[in-house]
Amino acid sequence: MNEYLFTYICGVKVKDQSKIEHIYDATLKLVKTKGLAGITMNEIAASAGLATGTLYIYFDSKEDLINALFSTCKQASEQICFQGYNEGEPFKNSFRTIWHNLLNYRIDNFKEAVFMDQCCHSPFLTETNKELTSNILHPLFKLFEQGKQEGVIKALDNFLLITFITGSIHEVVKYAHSHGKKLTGPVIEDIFEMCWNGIKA
Amino acid sequence: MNEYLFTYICGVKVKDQSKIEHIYDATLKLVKTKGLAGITMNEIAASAGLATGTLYIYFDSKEDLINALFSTCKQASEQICFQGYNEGEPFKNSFRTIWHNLLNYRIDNFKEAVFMDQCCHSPFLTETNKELTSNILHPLFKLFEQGKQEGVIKALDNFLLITFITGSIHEVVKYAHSHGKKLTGPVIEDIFEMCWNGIKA
Amino acid sequence: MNEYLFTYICGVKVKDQSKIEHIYDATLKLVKTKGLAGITMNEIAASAGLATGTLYIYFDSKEDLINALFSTCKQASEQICFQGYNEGEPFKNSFRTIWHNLLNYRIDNFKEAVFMDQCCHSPFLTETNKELTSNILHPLFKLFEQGKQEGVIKALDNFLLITFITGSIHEVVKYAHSHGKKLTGPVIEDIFEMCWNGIKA
Amino acid sequence: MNEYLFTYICGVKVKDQSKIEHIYDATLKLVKTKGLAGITMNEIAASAGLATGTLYIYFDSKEDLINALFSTCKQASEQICFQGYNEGEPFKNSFRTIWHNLLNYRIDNFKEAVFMDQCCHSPFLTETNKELTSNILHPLFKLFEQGKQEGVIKALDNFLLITFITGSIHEVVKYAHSHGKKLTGPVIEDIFEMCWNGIKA
DNA sequence: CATGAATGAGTGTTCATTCAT
DNA sequence: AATGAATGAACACTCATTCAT
Repeated sequence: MNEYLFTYICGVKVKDQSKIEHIYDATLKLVKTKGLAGITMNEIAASAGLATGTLYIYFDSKEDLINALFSTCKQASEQICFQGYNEGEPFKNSFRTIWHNLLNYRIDNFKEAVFMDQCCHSPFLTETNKELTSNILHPLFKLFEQGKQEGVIKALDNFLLITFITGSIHEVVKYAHSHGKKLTGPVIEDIFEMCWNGIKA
Repeated sequence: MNEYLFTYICGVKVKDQSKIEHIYDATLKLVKTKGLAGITMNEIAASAGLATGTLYIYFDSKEDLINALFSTCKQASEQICFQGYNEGEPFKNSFRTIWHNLLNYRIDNFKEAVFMDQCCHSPFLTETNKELTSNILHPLFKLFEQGKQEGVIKALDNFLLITFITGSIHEVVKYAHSHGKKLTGPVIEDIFEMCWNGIKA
Repeated sequence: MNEYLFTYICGVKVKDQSKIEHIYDATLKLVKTKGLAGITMNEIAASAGLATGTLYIYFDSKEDLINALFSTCKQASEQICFQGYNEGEPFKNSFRTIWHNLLNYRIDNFKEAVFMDQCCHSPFLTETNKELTSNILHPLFKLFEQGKQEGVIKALDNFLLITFITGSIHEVVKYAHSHGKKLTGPVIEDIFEMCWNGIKA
Repeated sequence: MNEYLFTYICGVKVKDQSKIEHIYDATLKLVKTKGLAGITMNEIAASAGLATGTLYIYFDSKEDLINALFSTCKQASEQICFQGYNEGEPFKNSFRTIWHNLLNYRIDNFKEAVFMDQCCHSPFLTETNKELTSNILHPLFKLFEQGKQEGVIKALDNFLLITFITGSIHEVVKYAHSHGKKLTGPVIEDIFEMCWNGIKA
């Protein structure tokens, strides 16, 4: 069992998926450090342990690379967001599950979060990709409708409820990260309480 | 008292404050549209109605311009934040005042907000300027301590309370802006209620 | 009287037409030596005594530079072609004038001729510019019609007559140039005789 | 006699002549379309139905490939030029034969002609190969000497006579090709007459 | 002070060539 | 021999910065 099993299949050379991961990792690490404005393709290649030209085997351009990474991150975050969520359950159960997913994604994937935030006002992101952003909110809309029907949360516009929740999560994690604070279980429970009290009927 | 007092001193023409405003405006407009990654000194000059070289009379470098603008924005936002705030008042009064200041600043100075957000992960911003960010929080810390002593808010770490509040404000305004929603008085009151319920004891 | 009269007019800086000439000269010289396939923008700039970036003040791209030069050459060659030509004269007089113009243009502007030949099968030349080529032939068509009406030349398709003439001129000059042969007056008269005998009735 | 005689010798696979033909064909087709300046080794390989690396089994470098193809084309054109030519015959017979050979080669092998023309001012062609060009002219020189001794053609320098003939042939075919005109028997006879009248005593 | 053409180091990208399989 | 992903030098082009006027 060696790595060549993945590089050569039936004697035919094959593009290397692990290289894409390396490129993504390198990009995320660099964007976190220097910002989207400060990264070069040369740096990404070097940081991924590749030659400059190799980048262009996997991505047509810098724009292409950034959009592909953005799309990958968005989809991953969306998937994680709804992990363990079952439509049938009472609102607060579901809300708690998803709330923790949102928080944990931001904690565990801070680099991704920074990258996605930076992308939103960048000249690189395509319109298609910018629209992707709102898809994630659709299922959340449905959940909050349920909550309102159950009468457990305030009868406010979904966008208010959702941005209230996500905004506070994002900011807390950002602050904790940049000030080296660790978010422990009890602290997380405190934050959840604030969010819940904010929206509950 | 006219502007020429500033333009000519002892018959010698000096730097023109109105040009700096034009440069700042042009920069903010461009950053909002194309992101910090996408702007050039030529574009800024053209958009400000100046020659490229003129920019360098007012700012030593691109980095210098961005840092000066960041600093200006930060100070303005800080000042606005505490408008109408008197230390002697009960917590909720003060909180309401400052909360509305924070929200209104974000609404009225959306370009500035986008610019400052973008700066935080950019290769341009100096360490000194990055630290500036936390200064604004100091008086807020004091206010929240007062609230806790009054027993009207939760006895949580200030950073949790503050980021909870600012995060939700930022996100709501961002969303409203990008989706063309207007935040009217009653809606603003709803958001305030969520924030207040989130932190109140 | 110094060069600055041309660089600054009424205190306003002005793009320098002489730089364009230098760029054109450098390009023609390099294309003659190394072929259109072998030239770089860096080389052109260096050979024109300019920085790389300066090239892009005058031309948007390599393609743009080549097309502008092609168009300039084509127009110059066309103008020279009909120098001293008056429509009223008998065919042979006019033909002799134009024939010598065509030959002399090729001799005096060999670099231009090589450049234009190379352009015709290049990925750089725009369709518009490729069409330019045939414009030069229009007035020649008219002249050959006159010759046929006078009954002094063969009643053949104009394209046969014209390509016969230009083809032989081009090839003779090319050969003379590449083999270091000088085309003197008597030799030129011999070539003219061959051309004339070829087409005369 | 089958191709495998060439493909396997003593059980060892050797270079495949048919691949070389495919490479040559692909190169000629691409040069005609995009010019010598616009082709890449990747494109040639793809167009020849090969992997990039395979090209380098048959040719050491791009320069090598182009020179080998140039040499092949030159030799083929030379051979075709003298097809059916017997030294003993009277000049005009021989001239007519060779003239038609030259014309037909250009018509039937237009891609080759374009390629060779492009090569002459390219950075790829070696000096040796550039000299090859003149070899073809040697037997022609001899023929024109014969014509002058017979007194049927003008007593001019051979280079004038030859370039006059080849130049007009090349240009006519080029024009016919690029304007989609077909050169039929009678038209060809007209062109021959022009050439003959041009050089005849 | 104001100008904007000029600069050249530095970008994104290409492509001839190599090499492990 | 054949493959095609990998390489990195070299390319077209950009842009922060300078400087003569």
